[in-house]
Amino acid sequence: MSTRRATIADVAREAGVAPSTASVVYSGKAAVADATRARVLEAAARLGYTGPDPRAASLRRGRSGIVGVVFGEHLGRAFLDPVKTLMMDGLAEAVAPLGAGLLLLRDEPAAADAPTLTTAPVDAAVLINCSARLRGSLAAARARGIPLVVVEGDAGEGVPRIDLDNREAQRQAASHLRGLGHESAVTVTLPPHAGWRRGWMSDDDASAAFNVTRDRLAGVRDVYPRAPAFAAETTSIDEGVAAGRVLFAGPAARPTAVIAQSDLLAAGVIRAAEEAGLRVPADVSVTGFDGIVVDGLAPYRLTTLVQPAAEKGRAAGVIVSTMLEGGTAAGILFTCAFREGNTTAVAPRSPR
Amino acid sequence: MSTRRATIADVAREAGVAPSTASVVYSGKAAVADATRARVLEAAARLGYTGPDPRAASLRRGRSGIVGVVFGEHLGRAFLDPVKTLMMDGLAEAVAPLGAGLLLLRDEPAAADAPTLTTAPVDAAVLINCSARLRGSLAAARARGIPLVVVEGDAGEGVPRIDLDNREAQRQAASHLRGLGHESAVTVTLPPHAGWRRGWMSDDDASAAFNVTRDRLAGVRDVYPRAPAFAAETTSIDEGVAAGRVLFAGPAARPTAVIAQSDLLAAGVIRAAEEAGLRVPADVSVTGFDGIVVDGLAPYRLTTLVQPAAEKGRAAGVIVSTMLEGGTAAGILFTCAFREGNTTAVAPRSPR
DNA sequence: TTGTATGCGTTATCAC
DNA sequence: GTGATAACGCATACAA
Repeated sequence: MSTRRATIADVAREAGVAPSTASVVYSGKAAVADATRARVLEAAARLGYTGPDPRAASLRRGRSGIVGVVFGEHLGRAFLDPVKTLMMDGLAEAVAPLGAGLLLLRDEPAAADAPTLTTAPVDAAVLINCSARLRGSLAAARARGIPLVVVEGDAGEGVPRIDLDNREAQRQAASHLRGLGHESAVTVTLPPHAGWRRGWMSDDDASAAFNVTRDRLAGVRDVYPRAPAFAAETTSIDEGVAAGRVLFAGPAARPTAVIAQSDLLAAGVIRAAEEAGLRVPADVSVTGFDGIVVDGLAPYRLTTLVQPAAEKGRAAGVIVSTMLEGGTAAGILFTCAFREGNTTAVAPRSPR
Repeated sequence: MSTRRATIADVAREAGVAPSTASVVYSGKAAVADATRARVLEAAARLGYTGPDPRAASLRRGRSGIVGVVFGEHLGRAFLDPVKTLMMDGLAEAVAPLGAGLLLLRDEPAAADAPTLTTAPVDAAVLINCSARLRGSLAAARARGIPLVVVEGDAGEGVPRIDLDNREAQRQAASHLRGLGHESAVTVTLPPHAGWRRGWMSDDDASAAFNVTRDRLAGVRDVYPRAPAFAAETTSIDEGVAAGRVLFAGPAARPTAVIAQSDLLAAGVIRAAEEAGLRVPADVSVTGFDGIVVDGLAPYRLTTLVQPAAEKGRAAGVIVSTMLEGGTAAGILFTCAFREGNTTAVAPRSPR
């Protein structure tokens, strides 16, 4: 082994061709005679050259082939949410033809020297659920001309958004319950803001909440203006159980209808209801949100709003691709589909 | 806006300092007079310069600050497994001080031009559950001097491995059951290989299996040499339910002890048992593997083997860090801890 | 503490 | 089809 790693220039010299020719052998950007190609490849093998250095290539090309994904929460937590996972799937798929991989970034770097939107070699970035915290690096990224897309959040003017008709969709679920004769309902929501501790939400909390939480709550209140809102700490079955236990604690005021802001929460509420000796949907109706497959919930099929999670990711990928090619792209508003399952039914005759 | 983005050279000129000085202002690698710093920063602001270009910096430094994570399976699926999620957590934490982000890579590029170990600007890579498929790019990565670590898999000589004492650990669970008087047991395993369809495993399947599947099965058979093995398609509660339904189908030969290779599968088996009218642990004992919190399984606490999932990720991160600093690192063998819950009990008197 | 001079390894451009 | 050349934008060794 030589003292220094072989470069494409070494290979070209060894093969007796110009560097540009050797480069083309690897990039395929132009036609090369078979004999020439063979000579180059042989020389490379002799020198132990394994292809162009991605770092140098990306400097020269002005592209790294990397799309940053910025999460507004702990990575481990984000991946526990099937909706996010599905989105990542769609996103990965959409940016693949672009030759891009996904770089995981947080909006609040743990370590001082952790990579950020501005220090990582990303061609574009997708912001998920991100908070106001990163407005600074956002501005820098935009000044630098890095295409940005935000999924369910607000990154300010000029950043395309992928959104959901949360309010309207949630209103459908509420209307469905109303149509079944439920005169009141309780809603179990996603956290209103970072660091929230499980509990009942005040009106102040409600107005300051994350977009998603706030909009879905508004949808409920369009139908049930006085619906109490219990906010969970995160989206999980266990959180749903915890919330459900509170709702079903006093036999006095047990709700007959519970509107959960996620399928996981709904699944937990159902379990808590069973625990309290209530039958679903005979005694209490429960709706979810997301339309994911809840592992282990069978034989229940949730009445829920099916959101196009993978589509959202795919759309984000398509938008950054378009922008990278110099096009401009508007945001997209996705629509949820109401799906009736077997967790909602006509309200019991005598309100409990 | 000028026709061309400002570079650090432009900033230096505008500020009336040398490029190296401007560079130092951003890197902090040397002391700079406050007045000088201020001049540089002002000039930068005037020119709309937002900091060094990461691509150029990484070429010059020879480091990109990116660690590749290569999965042997569909990304969406990988993240559905809490163990993987925890590992990613630990890994992210361990590479953060290194100033590195995680780049998600697949071992079987979907698109022809999807990024790979060899085309992505990674400083190092962690391979998770990867298959033989990528031996080619592995060789290239090693030739190029990219530090590699493999978690629960085999990447050939010279690649440090993070492993688990799967066989010994699983043997403990089996011994525990044997000690409780269970004379036979059935095991529900992880898939023996990619693309496996749910079903009973033959001895041929068993020997050709993934390391993890094979070793845990061996642990069971150390205690119950004739234990039948039913292999799931993936690790999830629903798969566990499906497997459990098969096990508990014929009232004739119902097992009194089921050894599942993951907590999720165990949770499903328990649910299937309840469905079949069996009580856990009175009628049937069930053990899991992983020691994760199974969302929604309460009030059961699984008897299981607790594996240090986050530790494994952290160790992988530490090893690549060490190797990046020129050190050499050996692999690590982690140990699982047996934890008794309330899903195992003395075998019922009359075998069913 | 600041400045000077190089080169990191490629690839785009254009002429041949 | 192939070759010569010039950037890409920066960080570092070393001198001042």
